[in-house]
Amino acid sequence: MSTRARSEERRADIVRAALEVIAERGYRGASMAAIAERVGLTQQGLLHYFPTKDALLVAVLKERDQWDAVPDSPWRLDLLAALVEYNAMRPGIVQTFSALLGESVTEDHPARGFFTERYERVRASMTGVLRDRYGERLPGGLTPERAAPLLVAVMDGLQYQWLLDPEAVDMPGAFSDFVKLLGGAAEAPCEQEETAD
Amino acid sequence: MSTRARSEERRADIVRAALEVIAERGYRGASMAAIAERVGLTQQGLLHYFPTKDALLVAVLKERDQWDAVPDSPWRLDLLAALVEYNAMRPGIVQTFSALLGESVTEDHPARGFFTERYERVRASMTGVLRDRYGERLPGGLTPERAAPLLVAVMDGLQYQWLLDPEAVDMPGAFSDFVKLLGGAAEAPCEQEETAD
DNA sequence: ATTATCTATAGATCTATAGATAATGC
DNA sequence: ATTATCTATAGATCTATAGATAATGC
Repeated sequence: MSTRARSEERRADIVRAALEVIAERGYRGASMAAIAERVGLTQQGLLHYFPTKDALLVAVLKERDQWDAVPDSPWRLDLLAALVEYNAMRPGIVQTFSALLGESVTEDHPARGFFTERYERVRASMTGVLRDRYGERLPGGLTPERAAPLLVAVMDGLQYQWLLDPEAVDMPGAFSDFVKLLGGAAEAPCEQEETAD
Repeated sequence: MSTRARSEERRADIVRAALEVIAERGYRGASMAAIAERVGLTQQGLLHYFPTKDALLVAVLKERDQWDAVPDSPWRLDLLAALVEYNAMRPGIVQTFSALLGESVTEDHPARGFFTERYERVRASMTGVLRDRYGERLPGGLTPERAAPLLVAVMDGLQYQWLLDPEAVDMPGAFSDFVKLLGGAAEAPCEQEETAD
């Protein structure tokens, strides 16, 4: 194998290790030494591949296919639900994402710009998904533009509840409840459904 | 003024300063020295009031009225919406909360237990609010138990989007959209609302 | 006496630089 | 030559302890 290829592999290993350590300790709490140790290097050996900690974070964030798992162009609502189910099987990556998102709202955090832009992009993408499916007005009455931030908020918010207590929260089930809600009432939509109040 | 009262005041000042610094840097990134400086003490002076960093975090978390702003027993849905509006006026406290929540999902984080318990409590509380309002079945078709985690997820998720880009996200508006969604479709619920697809 | 603070400092980390040494690939 | 690593180490921090000093309150 060429040195080039070997080097690329090493870098990929390091990024993987960084994802793990960030999941465990957050970015600020993740030391270069801990990441290095996980790939069997000294801290200085790691710096050969990523000359600063921020450079490593940039590489981690660029693996953003990780976050979204599927190319974000041709999404449909049912594929979104499938993504949430998939995420429920990989708590590690969800934890890395959630820890970074949480830190990113603090001042001068190196991932802040990344997340700000990502959310703008994701909201636009979700708006498109909803418009493709429902046109200019969802059955529940919202426009795609107004529903999109809610869709994103539900995904993120459920992740925190689920990470803190996986037994207590059925993340995919709850997400699918929400999608049904957007698509008009669940079972008995417009029958007389009187509830004692 | 008694020494006792003066001391209590000092402690309150320190907790306030800690809230600020945590908002700026997260808990792991918040140094005792930075918090001390903000109240005009040396780091060692601060340790006189809170002998360890964790002891200070405990005091911060105990100010939980801060997080919820209103006693959580007799909430109604419209008061929840008011709380979200109120939060939109105090980004600092929202940022402290969101930063701590994000960190708390990492391993061995000292706030993890606090948040796990808090969410259990808040979901139960929201379930009660929804049941009081709608009985066993919401207009959208969900039971209170299934709607509660969604309600909480929307609040938290919107906070992250809003903190990252306040201009781009109308947090109270989006939350109220969601509440309307739960309470049955917005304007034209069951008319024939055909959309070109 | 107790409370509030400070200086001094130990002992861990942490990031990053400097420079040596060995192996790899033209 | 370039690439991959290592040892040594500088220079910042960080939490926490020890112990001095001044002020406060019985």
